[in-house]
Amino acid sequence: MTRQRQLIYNIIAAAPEHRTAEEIYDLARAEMPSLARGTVYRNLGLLVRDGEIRKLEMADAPARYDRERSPHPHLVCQVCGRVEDLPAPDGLMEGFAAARGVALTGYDLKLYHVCPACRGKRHGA
Amino acid sequence: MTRQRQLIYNIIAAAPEHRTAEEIYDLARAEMPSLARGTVYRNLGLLVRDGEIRKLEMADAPARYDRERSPHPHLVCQVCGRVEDLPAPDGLMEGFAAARGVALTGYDLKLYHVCPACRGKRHGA
DNA sequence: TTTTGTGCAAACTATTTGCAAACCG
DNA sequence: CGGTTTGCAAATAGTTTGCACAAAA
Repeated sequence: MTRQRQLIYNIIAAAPEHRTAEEIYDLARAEMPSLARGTVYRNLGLLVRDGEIRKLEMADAPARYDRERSPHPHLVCQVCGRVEDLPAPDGLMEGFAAARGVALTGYDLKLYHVCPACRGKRHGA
Repeated sequence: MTRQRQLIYNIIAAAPEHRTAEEIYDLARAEMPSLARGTVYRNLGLLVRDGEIRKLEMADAPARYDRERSPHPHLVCQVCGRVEDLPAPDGLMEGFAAARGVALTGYDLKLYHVCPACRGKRHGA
């Protein structure tokens, strides 16, 4: 594990924020200005592959990265894109697996809302 | 509604497949060779905005489009990306909304598995 | 005709990759 | 040393957009 990978991992592990690659790149460069964007993407890919972090595919927006490794739903603001972790409901996969008779390998549940901050700004068109 | 929009809509409405923009483009061009790729994307966007079809954001793959307008989970093959509709479980959103005290506007639930066809080919590394 | 939509091509965003030099063990 | 990783820059994939012309209301 190189200095740059450790740095990238630390940024993700240090806070519950679900940051984009670009945000991580900016934060990392504050500490290591020579860091290349490609290196960030490469290491994020490796960390995901090794199961150290999770990648969250967002709708019409760059992916975000989650330090929480166990599967759980996410609460996503439709306006600003902010993501919050939710506790994992028991038996979600098991229920579907039993109903369909298929073996499930994982799930991705996003619940959409408008966060208080965004609701405050405006809500009509 | 123009001929091209009607054609694009028909392709989606005609089958339960969840096709990508490129697949729709190819199918549409079989019938209207002058159709431009940009027109496909523009019309898909409009159809989604008007609630006629639904856009499915896929992990590390192009988006797919669903003729089913009402919210429901999707069963996704991790290997080939094929998507199948699942019946909507009652009270999924309501349960979370009540537990968190937030108003939810929608959800996106993907359940991952390996489809029989892909399981047949190989499964180790 | 007045608006809206199309085809084409260029632009854009997020991400990936080839390569030579730097690093790690 | 010898394989791995980096930084850089160019390449990609998917999608969006500006513009002059064509179709629809």
